[in-house]
Amino acid sequence: MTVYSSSANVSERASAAPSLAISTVIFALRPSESSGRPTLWLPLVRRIREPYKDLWALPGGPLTHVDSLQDAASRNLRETTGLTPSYLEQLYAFGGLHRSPTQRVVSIVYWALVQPTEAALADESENVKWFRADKVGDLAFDHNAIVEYALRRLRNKLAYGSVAYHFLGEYFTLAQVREVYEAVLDTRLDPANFRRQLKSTPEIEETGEYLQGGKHRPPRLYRFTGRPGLDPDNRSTP
Amino acid sequence: MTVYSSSANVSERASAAPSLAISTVIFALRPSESSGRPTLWLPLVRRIREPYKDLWALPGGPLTHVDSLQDAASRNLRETTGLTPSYLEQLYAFGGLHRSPTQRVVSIVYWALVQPTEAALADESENVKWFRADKVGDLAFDHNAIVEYALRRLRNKLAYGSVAYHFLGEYFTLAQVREVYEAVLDTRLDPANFRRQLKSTPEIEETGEYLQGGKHRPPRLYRFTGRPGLDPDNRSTP
DNA sequence: TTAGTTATAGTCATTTTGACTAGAACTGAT
DNA sequence: ATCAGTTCTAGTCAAAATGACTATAACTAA
Repeated sequence: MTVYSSSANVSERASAAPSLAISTVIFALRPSESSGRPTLWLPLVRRIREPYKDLWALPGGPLTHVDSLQDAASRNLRETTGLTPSYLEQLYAFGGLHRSPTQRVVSIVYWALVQPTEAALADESENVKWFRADKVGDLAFDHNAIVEYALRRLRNKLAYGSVAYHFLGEYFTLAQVREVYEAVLDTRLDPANFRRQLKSTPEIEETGEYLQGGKHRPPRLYRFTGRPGLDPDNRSTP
Repeated sequence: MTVYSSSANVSERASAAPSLAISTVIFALRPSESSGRPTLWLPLVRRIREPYKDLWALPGGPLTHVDSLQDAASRNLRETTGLTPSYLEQLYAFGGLHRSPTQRVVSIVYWALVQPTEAALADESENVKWFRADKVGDLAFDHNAIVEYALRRLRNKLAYGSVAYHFLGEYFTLAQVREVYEAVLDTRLDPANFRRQLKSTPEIEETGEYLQGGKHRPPRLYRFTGRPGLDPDNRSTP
């Protein structure tokens, strides 16, 4: 906590640096209650103090002096939700003057992907709850805008980059990859054409194994080889 | 400036919030000395104090409490270089622990494009100088990494987005657009094929006018209609 | 054994891309 | 006035990518 000397006058105080916070938008796929198909969800935490007391908000906290930005995001993620992300990337720094009614706050926001297995055993409690990404309701601060932007970024990254695999485990079927695309982009894709595209990308490796236990013809399992990394300080699996 | 009371002990001091700074990577096209073809340049400022005294660095300064992040970038840009950008977008927040030897600094970095007319009449002095983007030498802090990342982002945005036109004036020829691509991506493109692509994008509008005064057949002038805007707080022409 | 379902390969027409040709329209030199 | 040089611009053609679709393989459940 910053401590001002008693001689600090008003103007010195007013020009003090804005406080810095870290928040994270965490995405995971979970089966929809209705259709059972995977859909996009994110965890939110309930605010237990003013401002915006009792409203839902993105997990976050102040930046501690011992952590780099990414470490801070990673730590905060773990401490508030118990999750370990398979992907973590900086989203944007939000620094509008009136984001918080009480003080000037600059939030550096990260976005993360977690695998369904992780997401399934995530802490859910009175104050931590998962919401469908398209139905989060009214959030605290400017967090609705942040979630919206994170969704845009996720969709964009999915269409170009190689981020889809971080929703899945090490081995996956091509149909599972297609389901990720369908859930995130909210479209239906032709299975045959989609599979042709994936098979032409060199980073997807055929394994000799097949997914057993399904109701129909057992699909072949694949593996993703290749790193995402575009960020300047990306360590890809934080 | 933050003032600490004499009673602030070491741990309080150590946990004080990191200071926040704004920097900008400014790109412009200028004719190469050798070939005369446009190439990518950026202005740097000489540091007049420690650390890294006398080394070149990105223009920047502390975040003042009256400005939003983008306003701060815009203001700083103008005050240090005299430039008015045609495009300004947040690049990344750099917050490694040891970016500055003297204190913990989090820098929110923007990148900007300015038109050649602007760049030509930019202040250049003892302490402000333009460098070729691929030959900046050793810069202060982690600014080499930042410039590199900004270049990556510019190239990426150019390949997909609609950012090329911000290097040019309101009216331009298709060959000029091609020269932007060639300069930034450092390749040669087939004029006929490139032109076919541009003509198939609806945001490029044919005007009735032609660029006169050239040495050869006068090319038709075009106009770009359509806004870039992907950023959450983008005001596109700041 | 059969019906149902998903996995997977392949076909075919359309669109997009890359390499290239050729005429149009200007300037500057002869 | 003519011609050489250059860029602008439209067009051709084969190769590659895409979208819609068909057909067969391989499993489960009844």
